[in-house]
Amino acid sequence: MDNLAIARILGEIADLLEIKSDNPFKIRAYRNGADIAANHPHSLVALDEAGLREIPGIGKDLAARIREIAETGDTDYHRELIAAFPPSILDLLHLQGVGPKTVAVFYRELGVRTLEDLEQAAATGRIRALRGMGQKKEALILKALEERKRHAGRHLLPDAQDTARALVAFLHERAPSADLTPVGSLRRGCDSCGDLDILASGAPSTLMDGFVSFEQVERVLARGETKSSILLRGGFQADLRLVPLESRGAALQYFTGSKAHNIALRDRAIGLGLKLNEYGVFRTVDEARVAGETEEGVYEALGLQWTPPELREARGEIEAASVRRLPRLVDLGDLRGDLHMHTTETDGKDDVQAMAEAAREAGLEYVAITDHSQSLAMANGLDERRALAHAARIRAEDAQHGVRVLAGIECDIRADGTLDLENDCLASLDFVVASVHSGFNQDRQQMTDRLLRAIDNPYVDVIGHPTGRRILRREPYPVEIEAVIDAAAGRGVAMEINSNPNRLDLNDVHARIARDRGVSLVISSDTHSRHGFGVLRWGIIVARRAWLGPEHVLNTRPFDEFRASLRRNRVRR
DNA sequence: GCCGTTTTCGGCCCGACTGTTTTCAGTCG
Repeated sequence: MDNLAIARILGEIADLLEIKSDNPFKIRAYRNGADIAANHPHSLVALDEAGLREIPGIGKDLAARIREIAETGDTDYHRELIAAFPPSILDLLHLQGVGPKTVAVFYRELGVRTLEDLEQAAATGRIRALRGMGQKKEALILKALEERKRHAGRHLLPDAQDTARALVAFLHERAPSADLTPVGSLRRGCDSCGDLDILASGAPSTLMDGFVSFEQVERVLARGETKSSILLRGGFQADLRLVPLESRGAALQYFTGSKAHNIALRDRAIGLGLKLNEYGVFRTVDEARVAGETEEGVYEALGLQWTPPELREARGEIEAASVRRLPRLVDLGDLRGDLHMHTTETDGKDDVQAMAEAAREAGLEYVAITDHSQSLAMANGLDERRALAHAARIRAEDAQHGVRVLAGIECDIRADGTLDLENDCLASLDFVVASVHSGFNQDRQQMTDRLLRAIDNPYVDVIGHPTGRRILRREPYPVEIEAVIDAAAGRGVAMEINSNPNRLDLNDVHARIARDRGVSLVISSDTHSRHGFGVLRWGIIVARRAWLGPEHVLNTRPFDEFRASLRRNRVRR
C-alpha cells in the first residue's frame, strides 16, 4: 500500500461525497488529504497516528482513515460510499462538462451507472428532458463521450513510464542477465502511449512465464515463445518480445518505430541491396548478415547517422542522417532556468524561498516566479497592488539561495486579448508570461485575434501553454497557430513548451514550426510545488522531438545573457 | 473534515462562462 494508493482512495471518497452533495469543506478536506498523500515524500504507511497528525491538513479523522487503509487496504467509510453509489459512475465525473451534480441527476433520474448508460440516455433524447438540461447539453455530452472513446486506451507518458518501469523491474528479477528496454512510442517520447512494448534480448524463454504472471495482469491476451501480450489493470496493454542477443540492435530499431520511419528505412535498405528486419541487416544476394547487434551498426549499414529515437517520425530525419546533419538536441543538463511556477501567493503549495531552494537543488541557476493574475479568482490571482508587493518580496529573495530569482507573473489574456493587469504594472515586473485560461469556446478567428493582440502588448515576454490542450482530456482551443507563431516571430515574443505532462503545450510539431520561423522557445515546469521541477524532463522530450538544440531555448542561456535577450530588455535600434 | 481561536464553534480562495432559465445552477480553473 503506497502513498498513491492511499491518495486514490481518499480522492474517490471526495468524488463520491461530491456526488452525494456532502459538506463542500469536508470534500475539500478529503481532496486535500489525497493531494498530501500523493505528494508526500515519505511513505505514510510507516507513520503512526500521531505522526500523521503532524502533517498540516491531516487531522484526527483523516489520520485514522489512513491508518485503516495502511492496515486493511481500504476503509469502511469508502466501502459504505461505494455501496451507496456504483463506483462506475466515477467514470462519468471525468467527462468534460460533467460534474458531480450532473452525475447525481443522471443516476437518480435516469438510473445511469456507466458511460454506456449515459450514451444510451443521450442518444434517445432522455438528457434533454431533464430539468436544467437541453439539446445543447445533450450534444455536449455526446461529444465528450466521443472524445473519451477516441482517447480510450491511451495513457499519459509518465503513467506509461511508471508502469513500464515496474514491469521491467519485475522481469529483471526473473532474468537478471537479459537486456530489457521499453521501446515503441514510449522510447520515442510521444505525448501519450497506446500500449507498452518491452524488448528483451538474451533472455531465457521462461521469461514469458514471468511476464504473464505479473501481479498487475488482468487478462492474458496472447502467450507465445517470442511474443506475449497482457492487459493490465488500469487499462494498459503490454507486449513483451524476446530476441536473441545478436539481434538486439535490429530489434531495438524495429520495435521503436515509428511505422513511417521504419518503412522509409526498409525502403532505403532495398535500394542498397539490403534487407532490414527485426533480426538484422542482410545482403539480398546471399542473405549474409552485415549488422544487427547494435542500433548504431544498423544505421551505419544503411549509410545513416544513428538517429535519436525522438526524431524517428519520418519528418526529415533520414535525409538529415544520410548527410550527417542531424541536429545536436537539447538535453535536460542544458537547462539553466525555469520560467513558470506558482507559490502560496496564489495557488502554489510552497513559498518563494522554498521554490528557490528546490530549484537550486534541481540544478537550476535562475527562476522566474509567475503567479496568477486577478482573473483567476479561484487561484487567488493577483491584482496590481498585490502583484507589486509580491514582486518586492520576490526580489528580496534574489540571490539569497544560490539562484537568481525574477519577479514575474502569469498574466491572464482576457477574452478580448487585453491583459489582466495594467501595463505600468507589467512594466514594473521582470518577466511576463501571458496565458489563456478561460473562454475556450471562442471561434478560431476570435481566439487567434485574442492571442495576436496579447503578443502586441510590449510587456509580454512569453506566451504560456499556447494552445490550451489537456492531453487525453481537452482538445486545444481552435486557433491559427501559425499566425500566432509568425506574430511572435515578428514581435520577438517567445513561446512556451509547458512541461506539465498533461499539457506538453506547445507540442512537438508546433514547436518545430516555431523554431523554423525564428521564434525562441522556453521550456518551463509550471510547477505548483517545490517537488515539481522534475517535469522539465517531459518538456525536454517535446523539445527534442521538435528538433530543438540549446540555441533555440532561451532558458539554456546564462542568466545575464537570458535576461538581455528578453524582449523587454533588448536594446532597441 | 481541518484549523485556530478573543479555543470547542465558525470560517474555510471565488469570478467567468455556459446553458438553462427569466434569476440561476453547474462547471471550470
